[in-house]
Amino acid sequence: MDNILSQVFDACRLARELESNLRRANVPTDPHYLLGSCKEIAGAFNEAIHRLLAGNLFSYPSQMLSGEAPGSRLDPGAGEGSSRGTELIVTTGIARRDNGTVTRRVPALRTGNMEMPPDDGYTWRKYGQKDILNSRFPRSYYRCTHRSYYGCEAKKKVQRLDDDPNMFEVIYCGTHTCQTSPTPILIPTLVPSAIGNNINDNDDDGGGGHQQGASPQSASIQLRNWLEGNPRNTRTLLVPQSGAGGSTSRQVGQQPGGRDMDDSVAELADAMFNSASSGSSMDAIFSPRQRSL
DNA sequence: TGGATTTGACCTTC
DNA sequence: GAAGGTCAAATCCA
Repeated sequence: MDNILSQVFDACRLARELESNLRRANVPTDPHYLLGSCKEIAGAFNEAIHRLLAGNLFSYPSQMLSGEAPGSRLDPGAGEGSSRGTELIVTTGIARRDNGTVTRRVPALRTGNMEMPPDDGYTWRKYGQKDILNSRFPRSYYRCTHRSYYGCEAKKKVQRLDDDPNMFEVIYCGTHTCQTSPTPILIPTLVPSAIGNNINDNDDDGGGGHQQGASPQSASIQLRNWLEGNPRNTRTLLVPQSGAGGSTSRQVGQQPGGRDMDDSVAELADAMFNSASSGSSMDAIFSPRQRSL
């Protein structure tokens, strides 16, 4: 365990060094510098994650999983927590089913008098709400905001649990193809050869990964995925802190192991890619010509 | 004014 | 026919 902590501390140190350098007067804005530094930091965190996973440190209380048959596949990311800012978001259960849906239970996020499911890092648009038989609370239906741009078919259903109103059950359906195109646009230097092979590896099911063909893709999203070490599975979702909550969340990739980055790195990524999150910002991301492709 | 949400109606499946 | 899922017009909001 000491070895793992040492690895984590080392990654944190690298992040602080980068942050320190960026705050100096002679800010090195060169993308290659940022790329190299971020890659080093992400690699350090990845190493820590791999060691943690190798140590089989995770367990899953069965009562936290919904509808999961014994012996079925579980995601190692379950039970992870993340701390960004002052708020700790803890996801308590995830279950993957063979039909491509992922069911996850997350605690309600309190913002004022409202309670809502925490931001899961994707940008969703609500398209329906339905009262469900024998359920006290209605079910809300969301689809990926980027559907119109990428044909992303990812959807989710959110419903508050009858027996525990403080918990939401979130059922994810489909794959976020808006994150998996291999064609970077904004940052030409961030082609896979520049940032490693991970950028193409986040389509693990072969189902909808590259079905968009040459559809446009935000390089910032891809770099963000890579920065946050999401090499294999875009459907393994951390639930990061939600600022204002709601469905207008920011795009944050996630690692299969389920983790949060050092705040310094996350903030750096936020600063670099904050405009990539919503449809309304797409004009800033894609030129009209690019968008028409 | 454009994007997101709400909500009643419609469609699909069992 | 009932229930879940989706559509789309109306409405809200920044």
